[in-house]
Amino acid sequence: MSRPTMETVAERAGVSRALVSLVMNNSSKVSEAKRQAVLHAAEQLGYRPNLHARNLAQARTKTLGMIINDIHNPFFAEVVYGVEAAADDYGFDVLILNGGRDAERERRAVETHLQFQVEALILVGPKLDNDDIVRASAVVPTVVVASGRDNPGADTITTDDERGAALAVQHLVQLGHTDIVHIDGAANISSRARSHGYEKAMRSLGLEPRTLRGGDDEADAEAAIVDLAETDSMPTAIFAFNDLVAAGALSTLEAAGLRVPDDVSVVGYDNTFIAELNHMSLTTINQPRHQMGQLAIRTVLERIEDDRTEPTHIDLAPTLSVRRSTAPPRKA
Amino acid sequence: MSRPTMETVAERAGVSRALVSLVMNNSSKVSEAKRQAVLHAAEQLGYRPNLHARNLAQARTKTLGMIINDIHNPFFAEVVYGVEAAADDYGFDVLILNGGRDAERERRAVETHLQFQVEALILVGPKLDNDDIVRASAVVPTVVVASGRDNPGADTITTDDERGAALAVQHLVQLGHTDIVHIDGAANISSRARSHGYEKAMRSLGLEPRTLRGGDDEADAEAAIVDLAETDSMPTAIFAFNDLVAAGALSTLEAAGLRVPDDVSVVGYDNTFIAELNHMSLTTINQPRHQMGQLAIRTVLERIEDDRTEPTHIDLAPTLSVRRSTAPPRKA
DNA sequence: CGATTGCGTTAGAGCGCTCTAAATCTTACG
DNA sequence: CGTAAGATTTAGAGCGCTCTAACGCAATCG
Repeated sequence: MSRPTMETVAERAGVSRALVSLVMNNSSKVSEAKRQAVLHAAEQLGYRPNLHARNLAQARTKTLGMIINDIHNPFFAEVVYGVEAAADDYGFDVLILNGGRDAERERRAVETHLQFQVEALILVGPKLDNDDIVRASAVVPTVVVASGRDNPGADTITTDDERGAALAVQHLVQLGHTDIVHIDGAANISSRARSHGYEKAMRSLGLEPRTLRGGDDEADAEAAIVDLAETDSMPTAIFAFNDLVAAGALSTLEAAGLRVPDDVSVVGYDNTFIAELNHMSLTTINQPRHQMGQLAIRTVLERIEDDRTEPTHIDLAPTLSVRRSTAPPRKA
Repeated sequence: MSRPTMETVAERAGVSRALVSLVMNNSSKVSEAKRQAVLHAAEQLGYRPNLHARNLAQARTKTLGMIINDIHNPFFAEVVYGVEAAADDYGFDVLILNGGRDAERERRAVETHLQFQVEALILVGPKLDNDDIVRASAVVPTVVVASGRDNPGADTITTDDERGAALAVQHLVQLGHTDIVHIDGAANISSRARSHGYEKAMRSLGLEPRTLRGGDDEADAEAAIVDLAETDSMPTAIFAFNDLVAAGALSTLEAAGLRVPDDVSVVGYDNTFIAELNHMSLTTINQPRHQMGQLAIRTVLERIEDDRTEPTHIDLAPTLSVRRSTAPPRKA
């Protein structure tokens, strides 16, 4: 037997369908007696409003669509928590779709969300290219979190990667390091800004930058470290693209018989919980992920509710988290 | 201006609304000419079918609702990948809601999913109690992944935690250990089975079990280790409730001046990517997460499509992943 | 006491789509 | 050339809900 509808409830409570609708929406103009009757009937029948019907009947859905680059990556999870908390405050439901590190999948996810008539799109670290994002934001308000600061159509919430990299360099220099190598993020979207920040900071301090190719994973650090070891050009400090690359560096250094931080200091990026693990204890650059999620919601709601139209770009300040993977260089 | 509807497309293409519907559903009984005309009109207008309208008109939604305990936990992420891959094969959309480690939030998430008329519920490591789950499965087919093997109403996909614990013990004993301590998962849902498996395995090998209270987080291991150190009763091996607890144990042991695996061997559980990090290199028990996700979908589809009614319980075999945190005990 | 006000309630249209049944158009055949 | 069979196309009802406009009724007022 199929699920009860408003009609069923109305019949049982001896009122009209419209009245049931009013009760379900907590209308104030319903007599207490009828309200109780309806509530009781609904309870008995196990009635549950059909959101599709509601969304069809109403102009709006009060639903937001979020797509995250990769559920696997703990970095994004915290953004999600921020988004959910804020959305909850404003009474919006958030539907999550997993991008799975794949642009094509993300494209399909956007399509699915649009078909669900979401009122806005929140893209967390998207793999989509600018054109895709522009196209999406032409249909529905769109905010991009954690990448693509220069996107034309969409709002963006980012942190200043250049500044983050500079913080890492400054920290190391203050400890006394002068020979600092950067292992970059290869094709990764934030890689350019971080490398650039590193190089700029080094030069401004009169030091010579050295950037090696890395990636976004611990496996990607190995080649770079091995190369440094073999060419006998090991620096006293390494600034890695992110915490995973840093973790990879840690392992490979250890395998090469070098101790961290005694022989080499290592700095990561993202302040994921891996960096926090006591056993890793990685000095790293923190991004206020929770706050970024919240800002994403606020930004996008400004478009929905106050129909703002010019794009907003919020760029937050990263901070340094010092742990035990960095120390002054050993006296030569 | 509001979004184009089928009506709009029909007008533009000079056909009826019904014909547009047929084209959108790839019906074979549409002439090629009209199909092209419709497709072209849709393209031009940027038409996108309204899923709410479709779901309302059709009996079914082809949508599944998944609730994950905590997006933050990498263990669940892989289950999600399995679920998504399988759902995709069968043409189902999967909506993800985050439980956020909170039973109340999960309860609301179930409600949201039901209102969205999902055809089935996939609960990954739920915090809900049995009653909630029974209640949900009375409304819609429900499968529980990774916990609650004994749930009456729902289908379950689990791994044999008792056996997993036994694998850990056997591995350690084979290496020559006899003094093996277990740090448990406290109130955690799988804790009982793992502890029980540990104790049974120990006894069957003629060894005395020693279980200490742990938790589900790295912080929770500390007290136990400190206690062992202070009472001068440090074993030669430790079997932890999960990888995070094991990671905590690693740190605390190190802080106490003990080396792993030279002084103490450590075994974790779950084979999360933390265990894989070279720097951690944790021997651990693997659960086939991806497969569990796939089985969840298959199981639940049997109910939807072949309307099976008796509950299914699938219990998979865990396996041992040996890494560098275990070694023979130092000769006394 | 009839008219006015306002609260609580309801009828009925409409949201965008699918689906059944019926209409229309082709094509083929006697 | 008429017609049956088959291939396409369409009208129209209905999915469960919201929303506007109108209705009934009791309280209020001159």
